Amino acid sequence: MTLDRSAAVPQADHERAERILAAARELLLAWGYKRVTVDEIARRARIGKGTVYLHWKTKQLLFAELLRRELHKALGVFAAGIREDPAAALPSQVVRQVFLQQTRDPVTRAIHAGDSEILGVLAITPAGRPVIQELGFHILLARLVEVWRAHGLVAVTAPAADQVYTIDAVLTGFITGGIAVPAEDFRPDRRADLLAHTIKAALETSATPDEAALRAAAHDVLDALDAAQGALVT
Amino acid sequence: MTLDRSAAVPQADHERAERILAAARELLLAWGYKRVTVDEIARRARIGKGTVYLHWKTKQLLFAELLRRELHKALGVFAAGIREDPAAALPSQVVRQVFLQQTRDPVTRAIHAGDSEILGVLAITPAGRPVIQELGFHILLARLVEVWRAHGLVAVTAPAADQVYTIDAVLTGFITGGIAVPAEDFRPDRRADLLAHTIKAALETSATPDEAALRAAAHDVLDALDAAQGALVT
DNA sequence: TGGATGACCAGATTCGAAATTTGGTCATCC
DNA sequence: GGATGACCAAATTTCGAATCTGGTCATCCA
Repeated sequence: MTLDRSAAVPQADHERAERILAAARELLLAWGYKRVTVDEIARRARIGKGTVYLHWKTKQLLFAELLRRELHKALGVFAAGIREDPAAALPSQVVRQVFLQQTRDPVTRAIHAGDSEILGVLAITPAGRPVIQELGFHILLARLVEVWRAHGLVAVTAPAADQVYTIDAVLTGFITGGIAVPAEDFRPDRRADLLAHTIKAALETSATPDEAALRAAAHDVLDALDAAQGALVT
Repeated sequence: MTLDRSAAVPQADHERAERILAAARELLLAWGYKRVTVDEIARRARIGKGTVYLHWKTKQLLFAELLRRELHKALGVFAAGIREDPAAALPSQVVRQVFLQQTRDPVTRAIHAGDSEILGVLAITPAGRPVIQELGFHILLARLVEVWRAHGLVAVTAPAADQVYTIDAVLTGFITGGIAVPAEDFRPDRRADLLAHTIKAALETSATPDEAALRAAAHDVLDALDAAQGALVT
């Protein structure tokens, strides 16, 4: 059964890579990038250390793929939500979901916050920029604003660049949590509501979009998410 | 002339304290709290090191007063702006001024951002909270929201606590600068405009306040600023 | 015979004790 | 009697030795 074998080997390879990534993810959250050793990853994946290097050239590249996958997965979740309900494609709702996603998942939160306690050297790219930029978040955001404008969901009176910057700053502020006010007093979904309200008030057009327009917009938003996901595969 | 003397000595004391604080401020910005030595402060103020300890019990207390004074001064600037034009008492305008103030002045920015690179151990109080809380910023903010609501400048449909949190988060986001989008592309006053617009849209009532209401509100805002300043004197 | 492995190596990191620095005091001086 | 700087203990820095770890590759099976 040569066919079985030649098919089985990549299959085994793939499953092994998954095990390695899972072990890496666990250890990343428990110890942070710096303290995680390749040896320990291999031990958890129950393989030899050298085997890790059959999959990735370096420790950094292994974790880079891990981060890309996490973001890829998160984008998939957003897309699913929009497919279920086109209203989730509205700016305020998208931002709301991004916020909640980051509240739930420590890895994506670390990515967006550039948390060097967890990400270590990964927090900043060789070019000296936050990882989140490297992963194309700002490109996606710019594209989304474009789509929203095209479909009349956000006002076109202000420059698109301003709106992109505003969304980014406001989102960052809510994720960081304010500084002067203790943020623990507010549950995540209450904070998410305040964030959504702020984005809606600052950017969205006052007119309620009709069903058809919403569907069309959702379609383009899904395209943008797809494109962003595509840019994340190795 | 015993009168002259007894008046002259505290006068000299006061002037000397100012020299010490000025030297400390310079060094703080140049080197950061940790690297600044009391010896160097004394040298710059052209006095003996022991003399510094005639004014403050410890290095920390010296810098604590410096920070209080900087914030005190900043509040004075805000108040002056409002006295000149009551419209400066509107939420969006106050926040705008706070943002610009922090863009201009590295010390108050460090305070608000909790920049431990500059503030060292001062960034976090013994109780483990950001300095900005210790300095009563959140109390002032809460009071301002109260005033604005009382004068119908912000909607009373939402809870005041939510509004306080929103202002804090948005302001923090703009001061931090977004993460995904390179912030250098925007000049400070453009960012200030975007911030003001966001606050206005998210919180202010749509109706333009009449002159009289604005004056009355400005009066109470000035009172709140005064109270905050009062809380900052030793 | 080719994929898996872990002993191995060089460079990075950590450790720790000695050396230096610095916040704070106080005997001395003007 | 207010100002000072030598002085001290505690904190910090230094730097070489010891340890650790990313990455390699000769060896070993299946």
